[in-house]
Amino acid sequence: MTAVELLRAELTRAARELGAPDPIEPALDRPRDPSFGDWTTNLAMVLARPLGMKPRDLAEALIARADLGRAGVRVADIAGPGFINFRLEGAAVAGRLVEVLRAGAAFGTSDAGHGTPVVVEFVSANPTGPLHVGHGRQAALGDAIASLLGSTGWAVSREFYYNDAGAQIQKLGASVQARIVERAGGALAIPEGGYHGEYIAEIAERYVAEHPGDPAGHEAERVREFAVAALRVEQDRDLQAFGVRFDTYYLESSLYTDGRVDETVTALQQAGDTYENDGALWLRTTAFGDDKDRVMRKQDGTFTYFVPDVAYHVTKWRRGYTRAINVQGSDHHSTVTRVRAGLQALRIGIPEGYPEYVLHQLVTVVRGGEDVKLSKRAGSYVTVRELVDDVGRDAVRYFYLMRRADSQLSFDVDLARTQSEENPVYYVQMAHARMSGIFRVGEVDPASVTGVGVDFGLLTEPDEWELINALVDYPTMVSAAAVALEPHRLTTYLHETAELAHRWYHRHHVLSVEPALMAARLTLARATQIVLGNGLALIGISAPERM
RNA sequence: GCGCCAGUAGCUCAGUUGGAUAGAGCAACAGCCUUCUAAGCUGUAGGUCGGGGGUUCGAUUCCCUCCUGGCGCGCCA
Repeated sequence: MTAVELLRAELTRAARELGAPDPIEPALDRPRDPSFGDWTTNLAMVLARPLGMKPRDLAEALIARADLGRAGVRVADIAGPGFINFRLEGAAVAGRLVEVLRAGAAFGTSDAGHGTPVVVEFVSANPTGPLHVGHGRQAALGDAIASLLGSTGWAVSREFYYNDAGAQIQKLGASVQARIVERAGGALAIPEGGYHGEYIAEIAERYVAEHPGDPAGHEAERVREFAVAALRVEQDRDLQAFGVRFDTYYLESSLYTDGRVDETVTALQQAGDTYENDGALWLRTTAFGDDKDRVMRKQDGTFTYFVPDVAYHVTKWRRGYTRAINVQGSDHHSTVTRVRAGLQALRIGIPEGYPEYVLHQLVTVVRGGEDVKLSKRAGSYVTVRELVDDVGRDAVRYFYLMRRADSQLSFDVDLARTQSEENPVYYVQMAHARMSGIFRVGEVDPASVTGVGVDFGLLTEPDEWELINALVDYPTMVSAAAVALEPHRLTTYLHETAELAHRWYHRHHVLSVEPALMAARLTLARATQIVLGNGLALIGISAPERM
């Protein structure tokens, strides 16, 4: 048992002896100010009312009854309105570095998920244009969430859903066709709601070059397929540049060709919550929390987009994913209720909260002090590729993950470019590089540092204790971030820990001190290197040995 | 009008599920390189946590209400 666990047990026993009603679960937190101690509890304040005592008196009684020495507590004192602060023995704090060294790359992982299959769907852009900065945020978020789940014991699959069917694709084809005709000297208007971007003209040019038999673009279907294929290739390149890989790609068109859309409609009709009205087929989604019923099959006989959406999520369930997470822009949030309602209406045992959603607020791009309009159809946007080329993959990823998903993100391209050298990501990477530098200069193999035979009592500097506490808290932070599906906790943690590492590095030397202390500090340098490296790897950012 | 998400330092944003004197980066100002990388460290300044009520030992955090901004509210995706 670690010191914290022993401490919690002792406090529980003491509280029970004082007559506190079960359940007693003393909260042990890190104090806001590290000088207060290693751990703090508000137990005396929580129990003051039920026990009819003043918080500070109760705190004294708790301290007197608990066997704090057994938990490695050196000092316990009462502060403020009734906090009890604990300072542990040096060896109890620093000795935990051994856990980090022993686990190495596995430090911070757990089996909380018990190998349960979970599918994380993200990006899922229509193949109607290159990936823009909003997709970039999804790519960073989705990939990091998948990594978090993977490192906490879930069997994760990253999935990309291509909306390669429907009206938007028709318009894409027609748009390209219009450009082809234009090149041939004719005139054909780009359809209402079509695509005007430069890339449309480029695709038209390539089509003509590769299809000499159809210089005027008469073969509409072939043009459309060519455009979709071309854009998928482009999107794949963008994702590759960003370092994101998917395990599976699911095509919306396949839902039609293999009959799953029809099956789903039939199943919904049989389940009983559908009705016909005005020549359309409706689903009674209001029975499942929606504010109005939704059309499934339009008057013209085609399906609304939400039908294949439901069919698609049925496949996730059927493929064994008892948990599904969708990362989407908040502009799609109206689909949440609808898709869930459709799945519930099938009555096939899918849980109510299936799938889970991580909705992120939109990304605005600022360039030259002004907002850049992100409109695919007007042909003006900033792509992920541009961003990555400008400031680098690591920086882009880090920037995307610095903020909570549900806070708006304004990406100042100029700032990201000009300040690339003072980018926060370099701060974290530099801390890792500095730890690596110690081993390089000292000609010590990091892998040889095991902590065996080290006198951890020699690590007595407050700077060292703060750093050690941060390092051993890493697994707790990862677990919490995974449960909350909040990768931004990682960047926050990494920055804080890097700050402690820089300070320690600056104030205390490792290689120029007596051998016993050097051995102890090498374990700290090694543990820091491991934790920063593991954290960066988790969010897909490199951890350089030198910079 | 209804729903979702936000409002914290000049700017961009954190705030460990209700705790102590609210933090970081950038921007501003003042210092620190003969020692493992100055892509670093130290210090100063900067706040009615959108406003107002409520819940309790205690609220940036929970509840109510108003204000402001973003996004939704199609037989578009």
